[in-house]
Amino acid sequence: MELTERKLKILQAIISDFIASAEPVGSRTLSKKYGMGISPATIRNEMSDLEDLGYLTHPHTSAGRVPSDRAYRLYVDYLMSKADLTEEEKRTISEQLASNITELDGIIQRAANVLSEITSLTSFALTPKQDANVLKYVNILPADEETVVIMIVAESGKIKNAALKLRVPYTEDSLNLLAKALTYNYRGKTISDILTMDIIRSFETDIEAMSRLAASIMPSFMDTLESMLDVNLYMDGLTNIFTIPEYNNIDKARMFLEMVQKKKRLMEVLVNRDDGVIITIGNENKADLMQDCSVITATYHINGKLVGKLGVIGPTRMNYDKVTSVVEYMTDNLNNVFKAP
Amino acid sequence: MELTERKLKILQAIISDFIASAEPVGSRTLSKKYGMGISPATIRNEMSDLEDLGYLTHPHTSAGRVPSDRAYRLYVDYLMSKADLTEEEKRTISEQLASNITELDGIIQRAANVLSEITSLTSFALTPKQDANVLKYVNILPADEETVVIMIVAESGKIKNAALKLRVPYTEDSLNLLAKALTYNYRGKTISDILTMDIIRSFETDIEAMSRLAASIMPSFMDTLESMLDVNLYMDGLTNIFTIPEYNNIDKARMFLEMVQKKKRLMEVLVNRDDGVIITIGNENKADLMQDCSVITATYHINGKLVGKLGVIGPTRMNYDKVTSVVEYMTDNLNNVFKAP
DNA sequence: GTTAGCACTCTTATTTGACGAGTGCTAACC
DNA sequence: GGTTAGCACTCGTCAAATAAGAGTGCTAAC
Repeated sequence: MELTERKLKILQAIISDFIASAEPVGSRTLSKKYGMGISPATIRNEMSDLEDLGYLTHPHTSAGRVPSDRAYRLYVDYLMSKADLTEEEKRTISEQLASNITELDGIIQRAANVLSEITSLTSFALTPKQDANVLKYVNILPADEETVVIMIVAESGKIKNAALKLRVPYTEDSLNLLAKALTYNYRGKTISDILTMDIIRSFETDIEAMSRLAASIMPSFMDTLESMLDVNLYMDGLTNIFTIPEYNNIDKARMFLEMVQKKKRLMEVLVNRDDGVIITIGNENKADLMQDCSVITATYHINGKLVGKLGVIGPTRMNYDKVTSVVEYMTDNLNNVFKAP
Repeated sequence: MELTERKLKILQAIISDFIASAEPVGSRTLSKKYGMGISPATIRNEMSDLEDLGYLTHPHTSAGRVPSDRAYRLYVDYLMSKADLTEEEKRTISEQLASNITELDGIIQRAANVLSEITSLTSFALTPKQDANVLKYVNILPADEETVVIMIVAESGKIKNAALKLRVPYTEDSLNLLAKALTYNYRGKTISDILTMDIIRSFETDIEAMSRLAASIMPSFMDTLESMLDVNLYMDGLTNIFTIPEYNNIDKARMFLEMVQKKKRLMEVLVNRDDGVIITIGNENKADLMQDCSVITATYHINGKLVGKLGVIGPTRMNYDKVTSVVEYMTDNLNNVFKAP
């Protein structure tokens, strides 16, 4: 059986209607609403064919038809047209993302916020993976008699520090020396690379006199270094799922919320998605709990390099065209905000 | 009418039973379950009295009785006995709070996590208010040709830094001088105090030669200083609300979740509570949305000074004795973890 | 003061029937 | 051969009716 022009037209009408109404759509409504000069009976025959082809399903015998995941896939690949954002939406996005550029995390968090507001879905935004981040220099400063502060600066401008109580005696000079040595040794290397080196050992041999001081500082140094790689996940619009008919029973809502609260698990899923605008629909999602959801993600870049992600998660019945446009528009904006001068 | 011994006993039984079952309790169950050598009819009379006194209410004529907010108040003030924690609970708490002491926020976050696990309620934990925090020293370091890093260290050990792009030329010496001057001027003053001073002006006059450099650095310095006062609110166990019968309809659950998602508002409420273990029940809460909830908070101390809070929020029908014990035990533990050596 | 008995109230669960939406099939139509 | 009208049938939903159960409040007796 073939997917004729008319079948496609009917399928598109069903998908549009279902996305808007969340109700199974019947042959009569279809014929009336989308006056396509064709009787309900004919439409029924076509719908029956579409069901055989796997594009439609049937909640029960006497209900209208509902698009399958496969239908949504066809829709986003071929049928869907790009939705334009309203001027107001564009303005909101630019305004929220513009402001002081100093605080990366703040902007990403706001991005998640705006995204959930505009789409009425649950949104998320990941701060960039910093794998390629290169160490610039290390400072070690005395804070008080027994506390020192380790400060690591990366080429990207990212700065992390940690306070550390020392049990070994030290002088300001020795700290300085150690910091200089660390900087000399690791400047220009990526942080991931440094983490894989056997750093403590190499230090014990290199600077014999200070090995005890180094030994007590290195673990904390490594921790701090590692934390520079951390990716943060911001979410917003969690309670938006209550406005979605699919989730208006308590168990489903609960399942959804419990799923998105498992941030670690979610982060894994998101980090491993390809770059660019990616749409996964229902059973295309590998995670069990996401089989009823669709996820749309897009990537943004910082100085054309470090890559972060943002997107939404919602029911398979979502406004793919609108949401895709919004997500794209937002990443474009972020790319501009973070563009190297 | 007086609150006789017997009335109290009945009231206590009703409260205990209702806390455990969430069902209105009737005279017959009461007489059978809590064999108090007294017939249901007598109990009915007493219950009627208790209702007149405002301790019980009636969902409808032919339902059992339900404790009022007033009854809970009486219960927590006079009737309740302390519940002991199981050994396992104690162990879990110590383990979770012990580990490396370096990261304050991490410990507080874990505290919220453990608290929600043990109580099966929604928990929160506030990092300490840092009002009394005293500035220790300021460092200003060059990061690259046009970027400097401002680093502020407080007596408490808290460290904050900010990167700043400078448009004014500078040397390492001038930065050092400025940092020293700032340290000299403000060391020993509380951060809140410094924030209220007219700091830029005073600098322009004091160190004439560096006024332009100072002028471009001060705003960022102030911002960073201000961010040191920020209190963080961590929450956990949000989805626990779904296990509570009172919230098993979608609208109530939604209202609750929307309330606790308004972090700013919630933070205000929590910050303004008195120190020590505080229990507010139902209508004792000022916030509209909390009229159906009870909130239990306790304060913990760092080095016997800075004060943070943790606690739970749940239905008025909660296990006051158990939750109070847990909250107390946890703050005791935190106090120890953070005790000055 | 305490208790048994009983009528009454109210909620909840279950049943029933009516209704509407929608399908699938058949036969007629163009 | 594709299209359409007609009709029987299915299924879910809603509302009303019914029954059962829990619990109270009152009265009168102990």
